[in-house]
Amino acid sequence: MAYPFKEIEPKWQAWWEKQGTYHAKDPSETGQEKFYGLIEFPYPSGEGLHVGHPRSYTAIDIISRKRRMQGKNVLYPIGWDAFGLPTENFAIKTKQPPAKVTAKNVANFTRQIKMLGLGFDWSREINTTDPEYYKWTQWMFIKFFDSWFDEKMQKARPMAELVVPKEVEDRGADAVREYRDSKRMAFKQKTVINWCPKDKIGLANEEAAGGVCDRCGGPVEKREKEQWMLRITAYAERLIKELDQVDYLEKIKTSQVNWIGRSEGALIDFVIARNPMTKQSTVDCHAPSNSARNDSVVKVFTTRPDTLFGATYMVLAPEHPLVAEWLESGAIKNVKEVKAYQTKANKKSDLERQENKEKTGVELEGLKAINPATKKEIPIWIADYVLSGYGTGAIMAVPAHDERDFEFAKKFKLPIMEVVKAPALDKVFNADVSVSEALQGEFRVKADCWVGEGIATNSEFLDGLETSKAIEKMIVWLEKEKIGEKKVTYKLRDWVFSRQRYWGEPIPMVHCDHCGWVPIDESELPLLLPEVKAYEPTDTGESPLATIKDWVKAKCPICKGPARRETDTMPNWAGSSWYFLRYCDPHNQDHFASDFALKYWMPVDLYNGGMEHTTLHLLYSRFWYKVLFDLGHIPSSCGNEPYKVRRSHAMILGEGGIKMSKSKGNVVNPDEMVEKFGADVFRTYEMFIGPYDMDAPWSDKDIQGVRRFLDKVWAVGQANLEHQASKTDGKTRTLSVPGVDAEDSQPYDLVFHQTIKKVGEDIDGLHFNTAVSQLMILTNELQGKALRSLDFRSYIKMIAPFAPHLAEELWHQLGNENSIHLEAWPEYDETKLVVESVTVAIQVNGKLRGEVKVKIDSDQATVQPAAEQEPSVKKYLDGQKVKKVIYVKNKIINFIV
RNA sequence: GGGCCAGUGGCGGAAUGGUAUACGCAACGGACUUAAAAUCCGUGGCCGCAAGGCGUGUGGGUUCAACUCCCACCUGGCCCACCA
Repeated sequence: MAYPFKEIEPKWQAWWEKQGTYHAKDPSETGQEKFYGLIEFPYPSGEGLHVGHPRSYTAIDIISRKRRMQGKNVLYPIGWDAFGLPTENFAIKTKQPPAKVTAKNVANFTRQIKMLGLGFDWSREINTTDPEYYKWTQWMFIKFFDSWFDEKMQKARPMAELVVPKEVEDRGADAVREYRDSKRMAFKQKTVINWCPKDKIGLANEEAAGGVCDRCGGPVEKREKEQWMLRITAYAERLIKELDQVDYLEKIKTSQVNWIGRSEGALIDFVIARNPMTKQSTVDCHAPSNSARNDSVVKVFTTRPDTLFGATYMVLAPEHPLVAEWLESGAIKNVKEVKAYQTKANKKSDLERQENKEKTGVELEGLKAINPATKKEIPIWIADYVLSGYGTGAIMAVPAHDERDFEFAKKFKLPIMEVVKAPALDKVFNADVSVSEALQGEFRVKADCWVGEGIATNSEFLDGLETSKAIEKMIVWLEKEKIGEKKVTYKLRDWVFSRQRYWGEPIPMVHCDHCGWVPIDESELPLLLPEVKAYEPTDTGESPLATIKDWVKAKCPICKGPARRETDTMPNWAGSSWYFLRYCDPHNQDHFASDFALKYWMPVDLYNGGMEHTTLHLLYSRFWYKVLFDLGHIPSSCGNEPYKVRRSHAMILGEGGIKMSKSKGNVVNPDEMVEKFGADVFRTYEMFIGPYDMDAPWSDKDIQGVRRFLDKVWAVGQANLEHQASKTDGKTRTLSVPGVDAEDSQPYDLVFHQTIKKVGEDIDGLHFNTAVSQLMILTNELQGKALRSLDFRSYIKMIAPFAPHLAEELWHQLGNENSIHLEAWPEYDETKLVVESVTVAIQVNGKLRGEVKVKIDSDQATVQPAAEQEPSVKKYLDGQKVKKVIYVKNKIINFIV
């Protein structure tokens, strides 16, 4: 009997909407506990819904439905992350306003999501491009601008609480402003940015990973630009440490930690000598420290300060500010060569750097650095294998102990000194002998000699624990001598927050010649995104907003003098960094959400999203939340992490296991699937397709199996409805099964209660595929059987989260008027799970030889004789001496002969 | 180069250290039908007539017992990548 989804599904979708079945209850009107389930709100692209979207939406829908049936007040909201490039690019191409494109896409997505019967609370729908929404994004930006990071307290605090040091104050108003600006959580900085020449847009490091534009896939260049930045690096430590408080998949935590990239080491000062005494860095252990010649210091970061003795040269990133300084002061002799190299390195995209890892570099002639441990003069080079953005942008090169340095040294014939014999280092420090003494004594340093390839990584010194001990001692020594200090660095960089594009939130700042950057008055929010004639980005690197003269012209909120609006917009990540807060109280006019609502709903109980967002969105939104939390905009009872649990879904691949793509022509359209099979089959199939956290290929054949399954459920439902009716009207129906007495135990009882147990546990554990298979097993068992009326109700309830329309229909046919989705989730009866007998497997020497049916919980004394008598076993035991018998109750008995 | 994950029938996939292959797909045999589709019943790891043997990527190890735990490796996928 086929399940008539075409009539049934639209009917109930309309009814749920009218009834508000899935609306979260106002916390002031209920004493219920809350459950906040969240999926990453979609970007409404022109492509429409991908079959991958419903996989996670349905999964969290199922959990939300179960929680609701378990008595929770459920918040399962939906909205649109609608600012951003694809829409803007499409708008440019088709010459339409992006807002219009967005509205169209949202309408299409809404239609598609609604046809799937997902239990979203549409009364809380939000849209990041809605001024009522981005008003608060802008408001939050102002809060970022108006706060600073207190290192001691490890938290953001309002600007008003920043104490300006006396000596700064003495230097006047400009100095104070500069000081304050240097501390802000949102600040403007000239940075080398990743520039995509095709999209004409600055990209965050995260969006330019691999030297390739995240948007268009083209190569990325470097450009210098003043950009708004958010000081996420200040939170690096907390973003790692506070992961302790949350339940994320371990791999998610790992990738966050790796992305932040914490490393411990030391900052070491290298004094720079001009007019060096020696051309060659030959051994000169007692080079006089003539401070008159030493006019600057280069700080390097290293994780291996213990190898300092082996530092035979130094390398700066080509962009290192000191290089420019030295060029200007004439300290560098080979100016032409150095400048040429700088230009070349600057033009090179990250992609080219990656493809060609051949080391290049130029020595800075006329300068030497002094190795603070050996006191020897060492050459200074610039090379693009040193990155300006990490550490100090300068390294001490230890070719004997670092592969990259080794390669470089080999190529440019630089000295390689191996630091050997860790025990000697112990002696040096314990005996308190001077370093130069150590050099001549046990501490052997091979100077100016070539060592064979491979030795760099095979040194005894690198083995075992000695390294970490040596590092510790070295740092103690550096700090004592005041030439270095312990230092922690991170790969994480500050968040580039400006985009030179149209379709984003305007940054609510104006620039005044007198007062500098000033936020607009909060009463002027939202600062509306004005309409422009052309959305194309300009070649000058300015946003199209810059072309609207009237809009750019503004008044300084402080001095009322003429000012100029910021014309850059915010990145796509802005709106998605806090949307889960707005869901708590989406219609609030006075605040982004009331404390009352936040206290009730936050934190999110279950957040699901793709692995592709674990390093960007997840990190950004945790950071954003922490800043708001620190500033007191989120009640402290919510805790300082926004998401209690984070899980990830995997992809649905095309048939054959390759990624779906238009070019491959293997894209499955949800519209067609729902048209053909209905929403319930589609949902249930996506849950059955495989383990939730693993990629799984779509199969047009397999979905048929799920259709058959729901047809069977429908048939069981219809048969039992007739049976229930016959009890009332006394007519004989198609069922040949006798009436069911509520007191009698039924042949289906065991499987039935096993199913209640397993389905419940599997939903909670996100094992949807095995939950569906268990429902299949039960449904097969129930073929042609009449159920107790209570069991029939429980059966429909178990189906309800997976196939909500079908279940609702059966429920109403049964004479109920309320929604099944508001009914209580069934509970299993422990006593019904007890079986009387079990089959015990019999092994001889670990090989399966037979089985025997025995009463449950039989002891060895009962089972062993029975097992020995089994004919299939007996022949293996006859004439053998049984050495040992292992018996595992209700499972197995193993004879060792 | 680094990190993470996976490898089980023809296919998607099940298995708290205890009878490997549940559930589904495809296949095959049968029923129903004028016929097909749909539906229903049945069969099924591999070799072998059988007894039996062999089987969860490969090789070791721990154990009475390993898909499961440990070590080494192979293959595939994803992410990151000159991060000092």
